[in-house]
Amino acid sequence: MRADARGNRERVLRAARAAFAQHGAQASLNKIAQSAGVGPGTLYRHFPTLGALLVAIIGDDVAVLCEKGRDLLDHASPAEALRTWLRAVAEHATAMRGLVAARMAVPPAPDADAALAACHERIRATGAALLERAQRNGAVPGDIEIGDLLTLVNAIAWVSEQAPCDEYLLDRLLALVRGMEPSPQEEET
Amino acid sequence: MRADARGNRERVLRAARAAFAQHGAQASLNKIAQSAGVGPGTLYRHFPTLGALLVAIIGDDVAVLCEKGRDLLDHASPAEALRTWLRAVAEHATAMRGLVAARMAVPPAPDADAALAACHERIRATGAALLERAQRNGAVPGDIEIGDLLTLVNAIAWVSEQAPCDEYLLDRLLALVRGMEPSPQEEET
DNA sequence: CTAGAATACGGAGAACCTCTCCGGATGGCA
DNA sequence: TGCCATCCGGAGAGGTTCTCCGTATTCTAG
Repeated sequence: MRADARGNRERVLRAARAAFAQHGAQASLNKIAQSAGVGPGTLYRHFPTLGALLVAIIGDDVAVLCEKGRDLLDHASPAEALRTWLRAVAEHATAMRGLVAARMAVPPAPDADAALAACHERIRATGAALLERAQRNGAVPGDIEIGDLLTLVNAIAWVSEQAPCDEYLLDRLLALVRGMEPSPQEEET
Repeated sequence: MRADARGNRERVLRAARAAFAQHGAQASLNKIAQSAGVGPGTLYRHFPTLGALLVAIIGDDVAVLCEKGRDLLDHASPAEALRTWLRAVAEHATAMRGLVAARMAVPPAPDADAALAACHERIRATGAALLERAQRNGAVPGDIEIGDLLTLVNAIAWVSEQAPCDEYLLDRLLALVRGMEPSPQEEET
């Protein structure tokens, strides 16, 4: 890859991250290209699909979430560690204002699928470790499956974005999930 | 309202229902108008906003769901009645392929807001009756609030649409909600 | 340092979308 | 039947996504 190409790719990614954070996933790709100082053709050459762009952006965040998950494996309370991590996942999804939702909604994304699947798998592995620990501890029912749990958390994050005026909605909805209710001592204090 | 206007309104609604069922909420309004045999201007005169069109379509379904909810108030098991009804709500949302999601996502919808709020209120009242009965019965935790529960069910319905290949996802996600786990006798049979 | 080949850029433009506007057709009423 | 309020339809403005290809730039080899 030529040096100028790499530079343009970086600039597009920076512009896209800013635009998505501001306007959500329906930010105009044209304007992203414009604010990155490149032509539309350049943007589409680097990222043929909205999905490809999203995955490229999300990749970094996934690494952060996985590291946070590894740290939480040492937490004293397995159940609270799981809850904390899932909340971080939801918050990340919310911070990107529909990015995660769009990532799941984009149907074709033919060439981005491999990278997207890798993201999913890394998140899943991290969550599986946390969930298993909490289940061994008996704090979370054993019939819960990590894939479904993550899907549900994504759904909660998505719907929480729709009502940005209600800032506690995310926590209330997370508390409605089996195994995610706040522990008794937290409730009483 | 003139007779031809009424007729056109009906035809637009029919075409819109078909288009939404097929392409989801991102169906082209232009093509809806075209397939209804009217010009774009006519469509926008009757329904100034995507939200207005959605609410007009959803209105009927809300009535059906409310009636179903009233019937379920006589069900022997309050918990199962609530579960059944919430599943019907989710299935209705799913059948409309993103319609309900779009209804929540459309931000302005200035004149449709009254009708939309009425829909929400009717659903909420029906759900509140079912939930309260189940809570008095002790089958569902008392701290659950009907508004949050419906929001969560909508989120689950939305995310289930994203993975149409997994037909059991909806049920698995619903089972992850507190108070919605299948009753023991169902599990063991 | 230079010349040639490979590579990447960028903007014009096609095809689509939403939404508006207004001249003209049409239904209902006297 | 004739008139007027009402409603229709489509042209068009302004936005979007995505493509194509002549041109400019970078790298490499001599």
